[in-house]
Amino acid sequence: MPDHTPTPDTGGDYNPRDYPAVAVTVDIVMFTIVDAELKVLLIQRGTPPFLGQWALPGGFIHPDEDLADAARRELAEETGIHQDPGHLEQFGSYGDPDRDPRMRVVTVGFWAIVSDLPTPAGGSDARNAELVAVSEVESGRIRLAFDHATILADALETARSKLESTTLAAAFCGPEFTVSDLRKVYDAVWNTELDAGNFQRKVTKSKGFIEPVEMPPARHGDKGGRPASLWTPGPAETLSPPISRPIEDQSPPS
Amino acid sequence: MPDHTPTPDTGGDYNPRDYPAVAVTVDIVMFTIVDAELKVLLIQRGTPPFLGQWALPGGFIHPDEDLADAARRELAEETGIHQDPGHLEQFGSYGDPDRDPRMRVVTVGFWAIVSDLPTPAGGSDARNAELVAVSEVESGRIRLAFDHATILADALETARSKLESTTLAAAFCGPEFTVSDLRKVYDAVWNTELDAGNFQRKVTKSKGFIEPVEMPPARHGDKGGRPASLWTPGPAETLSPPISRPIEDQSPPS
DNA sequence: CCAAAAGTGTTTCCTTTACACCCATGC
DNA sequence: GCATGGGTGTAAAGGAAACACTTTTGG
Repeated sequence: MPDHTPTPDTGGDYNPRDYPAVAVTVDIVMFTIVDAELKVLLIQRGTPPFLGQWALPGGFIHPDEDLADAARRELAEETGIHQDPGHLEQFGSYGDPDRDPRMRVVTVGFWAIVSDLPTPAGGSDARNAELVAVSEVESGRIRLAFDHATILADALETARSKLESTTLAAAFCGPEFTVSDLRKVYDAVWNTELDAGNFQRKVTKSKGFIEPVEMPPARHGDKGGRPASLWTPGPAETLSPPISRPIEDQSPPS
Repeated sequence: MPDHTPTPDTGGDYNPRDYPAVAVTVDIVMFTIVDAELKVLLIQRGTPPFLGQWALPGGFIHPDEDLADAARRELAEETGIHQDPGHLEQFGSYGDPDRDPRMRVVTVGFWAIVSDLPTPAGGSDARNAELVAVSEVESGRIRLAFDHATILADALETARSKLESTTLAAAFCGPEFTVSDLRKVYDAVWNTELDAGNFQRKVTKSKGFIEPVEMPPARHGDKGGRPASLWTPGPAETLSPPISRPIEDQSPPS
């Protein structure tokens, strides 16, 4: 593409001075669910600017790696999570000239889903990586560095929307889960309380979403109740018909 | 973000050698509709590699402009279209290390909608910019340079999906249009033949999508028929409920 | 026994779909 | 008149929402 610009063409060879100095980074918005609450992985900055403030994990792309590979690598390097995410996908790029006060940085935002965080990532060698409730950021109680609040908001909307039309909700669960577990994923991401009965039908009738596990219905709840049967993710990636989130209550409180 | 990497922190100052040499470009997928057919604006390359082949318009971002500004500028510079697009939005970034044989280029893909192309962009000072039927590219009859076929395919899927849930279809029409015009937009983008009656109701009952023009119902068709009333785009940006595209016929021909 | 969670049935309502039908124009 | 496209009516089918009800466990 360089020769799309009005600058004279050099015939295939390019001098670095022909194009402006830009750095490209990836930033990762990694979601997981703990205790039926949606969490995002943040790190605490150890250097200025925004020293001490929360930020998304991320970093430079390397010369020979694709964007998604860079995201996977940075996620592992910065948070000590070496488990492969159940899902990793880009959702947008951010290139405001002033978004980083030090230099021109264009960043590509990725969002990821991880289930069953092995080490709860509370510190240890994971340098200050922590799972923070998304509500803490959405409510403004936690401020993020750079334009990371915008990036997180976009990732959230992407994730909420994707749960409607794809089977990605299952990526929040382990390899085996109950329909209740899956419903709690939707409730956590959407801030809803879906009807248990209707959800059961929708999800079990949707072909390829989840498949039954042939097993004695083991899992018991905490406080009694009929034991639920177990399911695993099915082969489908998209949901038709979709599971649509309830329209948000947009009437002002009386 | 630079100090997210394991490299030692330099305290706020950055040497260009600290990060790999990358160029950032934007590529634009500009859609319009001519004679009820979906077209995309392509340029013919005048330099190697891919000399003479079709490609998407695009180019380097400038030091002080946002990504969307760069897309607008490149669209104007490369195609002579100085009209503001009715819509311009990014849909993905592409950073495969080998996507440009000359150097590392990360490109941000934008898609745009333009209505009523003033000069049909057939040549003149617009250097070899042409409107090409999307079907020519989808069918493989036209090959695109670099990974532009992938980029175009992603833009197409984005556009097709956005027509379901947003009011963007109106951006393909002029300031005044008939319901039929709007339906032909959907038919062109989706390769469908929507039921005229049902479409009429859906679209006129959807609040904020289109609004009636108080005017003598002027527009006549070519071959007679009751004259249609005119409408303008309404204030809404999203459609609820959405206009869902029919499920694609996925049965093999007998 | 009761509480609690899993799962099914049922009723009501609304949307979608197909298609018949009328309306208003050019020829 | 006839053809053509604009717009409305209508009936059948399907899905969603609310909620009663049964099942199976823990205590």
